[in-house]
Amino acid sequence: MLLRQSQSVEWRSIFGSGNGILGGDWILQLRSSSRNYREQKVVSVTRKDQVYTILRQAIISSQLSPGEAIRKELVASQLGVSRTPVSDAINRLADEGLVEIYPQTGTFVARLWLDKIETAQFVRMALETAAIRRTAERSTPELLARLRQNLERQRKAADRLDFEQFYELDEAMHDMICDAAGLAGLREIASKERSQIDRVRRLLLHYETRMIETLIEHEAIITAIAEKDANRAAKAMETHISQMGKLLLHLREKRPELFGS
Amino acid sequence: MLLRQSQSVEWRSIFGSGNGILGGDWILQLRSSSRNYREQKVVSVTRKDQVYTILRQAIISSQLSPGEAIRKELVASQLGVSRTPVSDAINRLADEGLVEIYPQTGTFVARLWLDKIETAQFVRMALETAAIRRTAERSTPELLARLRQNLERQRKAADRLDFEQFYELDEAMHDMICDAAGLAGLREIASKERSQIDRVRRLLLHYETRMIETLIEHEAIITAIAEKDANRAAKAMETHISQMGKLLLHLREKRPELFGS
DNA sequence: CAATAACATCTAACATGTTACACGCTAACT
DNA sequence: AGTTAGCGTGTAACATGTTAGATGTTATTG
Repeated sequence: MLLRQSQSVEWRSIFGSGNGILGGDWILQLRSSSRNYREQKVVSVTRKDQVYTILRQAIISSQLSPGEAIRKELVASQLGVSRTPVSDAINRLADEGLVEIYPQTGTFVARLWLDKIETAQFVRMALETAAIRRTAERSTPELLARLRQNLERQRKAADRLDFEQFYELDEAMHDMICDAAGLAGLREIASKERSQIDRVRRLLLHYETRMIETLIEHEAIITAIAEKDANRAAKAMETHISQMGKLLLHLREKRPELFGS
Repeated sequence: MLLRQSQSVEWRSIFGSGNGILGGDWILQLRSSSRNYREQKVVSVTRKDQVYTILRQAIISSQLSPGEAIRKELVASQLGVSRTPVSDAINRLADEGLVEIYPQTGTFVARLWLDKIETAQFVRMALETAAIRRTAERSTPELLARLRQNLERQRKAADRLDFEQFYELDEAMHDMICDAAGLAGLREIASKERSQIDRVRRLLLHYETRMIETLIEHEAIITAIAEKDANRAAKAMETHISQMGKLLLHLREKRPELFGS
């Protein structure tokens, strides 16, 4: 791969190093044929959707680091598709705030901007506390059973210090609560607005030492839902979410290079 | 323009009738050159951005009706651009829920779905009540002056039954309150999540007979902000936003064809 | 005559070619 | 030495060609 001599390290893409972070022989599958598309609400999985999913995952999981260049052409060839679906996917990621596109210049994994994270945190707080109120009011035994099962698995994951697993269960729990509010598409909106936060949380995983505290907070949330106490549930959620802020400053000290100006 | 005999009226695009709703001689301007793009946070205005703005405006203002087909190629030729920026703009609108894309079939202005509107209403409520709490706490004389000036203009618009102007001032007021919360990018998020609601409100404009009531509600909101009373401000905003729900059912009776299944 | 298979047609999805322009570099000029 | 103008390069933006598939229609078959 040719690099201009003048390019700073920031410009170099790891897509160029070796066989690439996205792995080897990707052959993206197109959806199989089916009639009556418009009537059934089939979720069409096009190539751009698949590219989007792959890149989003790579960014949130920090396989691609903030500030790193994304070379569309390389991504395209690595995934075995043309530039078009890659561009489409990247446009969507730009809307979501996960990449920064500089016209005629380049595309970069978005750096972390404190002000944007603050906004995302605010939005998350507003949405999830509002959602849990509804959920608490309409909670069912089935929901509680699933929440408690999830909590139990969290406990086990915490016992064996399995950060990744714990993180996934945590996410799943928040999704459950969101879904249980009974509002179509709310989870998708919440999850989209949460992507900035998720990225930070992933980076924090290995500094994370408060799984026990988190477990207790989760327990309080579930108890409040069980008692159908909307106010207490909202309060518990608020307490839980606000913990993030403190950890964030910690990350900024440890890894300043991930942050924007 | 050639139409297949079998095409139902739903499929016919008004882009095909006469010189088109988007008007005559559009020549989309590209941004002029400027150095240091990445440092300054200049908002780049590309063609796809312009197409996006034009189409979004057309949809929200109901120049394009729900369910109507959007013919990319016609839009492209009417705007004097190629299909690419049009596709990009439409993808973005699809993310926003303003158009429905059926793969290999067609693109349509999104119909109104009660469940989606309900979700949008919920999100709007959550975000704007949370935002106004912050705004109330940090309100300044300058903000209050601008809000009161806006309110005064609302009063005048109401006097001369200028619905459009009233609507615009209303929107501007909500934007101001959102901005005053002091969170980067919050207005953009709120405005995006509000687009479904805005569309409904536009359609309701001509059935709207509650400008006086709206004015009173706005007054209550501003008063609460002036007193820096976060709880009362949030309550006033909640009351204000919840009025929408009732009007919505009214619209569904009057114009059922705009709604999805 | 109903069910179904083959076909025609139209459009989004995808591929690829081309252009404009942002940025780094360098050289000229003050 | 600091500033600016011009050039080279690489990328996103844009244009356009091609393909696949969803749907309506028609033909075919029982």
